[in-house]
Amino acid sequence: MTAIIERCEAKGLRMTGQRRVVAQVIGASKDHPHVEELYARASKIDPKISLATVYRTVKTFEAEGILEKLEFGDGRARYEDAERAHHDHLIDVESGQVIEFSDPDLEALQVKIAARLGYELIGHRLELLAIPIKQR
Amino acid sequence: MTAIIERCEAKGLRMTGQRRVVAQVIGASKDHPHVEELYARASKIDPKISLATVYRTVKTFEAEGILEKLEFGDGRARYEDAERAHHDHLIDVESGQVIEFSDPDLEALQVKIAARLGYELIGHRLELLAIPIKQR
DNA sequence: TTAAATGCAAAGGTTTTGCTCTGAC
DNA sequence: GTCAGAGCAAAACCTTTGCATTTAA
Repeated sequence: MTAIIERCEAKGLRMTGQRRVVAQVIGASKDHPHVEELYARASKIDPKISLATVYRTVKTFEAEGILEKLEFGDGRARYEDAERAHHDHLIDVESGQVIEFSDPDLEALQVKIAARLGYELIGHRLELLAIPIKQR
Repeated sequence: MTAIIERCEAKGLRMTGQRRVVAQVIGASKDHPHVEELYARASKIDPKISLATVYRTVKTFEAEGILEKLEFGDGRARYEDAERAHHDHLIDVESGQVIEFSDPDLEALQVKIAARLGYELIGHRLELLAIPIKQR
């Protein structure tokens, strides 16, 4: 598990103060903040950072494969560390809580399905929508 | 497989001319048109229909469970018949082509995973991103 | 030094909304 | 006849962009 900043340097990205802040904020996030939220968190570290820079930074990082873009259906993009992104999401539709999981059988099955259709799998997006099982 | 219009009536929705047109257009679509495209197709049938009405209609239909909202990551919502939506999508990232598939094992596995996390599955969204296997 | 990145504000694209008028029931 | 729905244009969102200024390498 390499830090985001290290991967940026390895890719030869110019490491500005703002990019370090965005990298740090995403690295420290255990949830799935959208861009405005990243901006809010980044602003606490660097009050001068602009929203446009946050947008440009996540886009650059995504293009380099350092971050992954998620869409949960609310019209706002969310980003997460691509190294941490090797999992899927279960969305609790009652509370909005997002639970991460990963399942090797599921991964394997997806590869198999793609192959059956004549394709090589290079990625996937999966969200399970669910409600908590009530205990009694 | 019931027609969209019939399901609207069964839900007690007021069936205006515009809603019939939108229902007809979606029912006849075998691809995954976004709203602007639905509007274009609907306009051929009813040149007076407005974009706002198309937006309001798909939103209403979605709220009734008649349509399902899809997001393929381009920032535009797409809608498809919920009865036909019992499948997933494989996106050919080279051509942008979207292939529909469904796999009972996959469905079963998802139910199992949700249960393991303490949830009851009520829906899912899955997109496989893939490239064609080159033949020689 | 110098090309690349930032900040700001303005523009872009998609989706929603206020208000008046129309039409389905 | 009524009230939900339609049309229009304006507004609201999220995101991108042009340009002058700053900064990493």
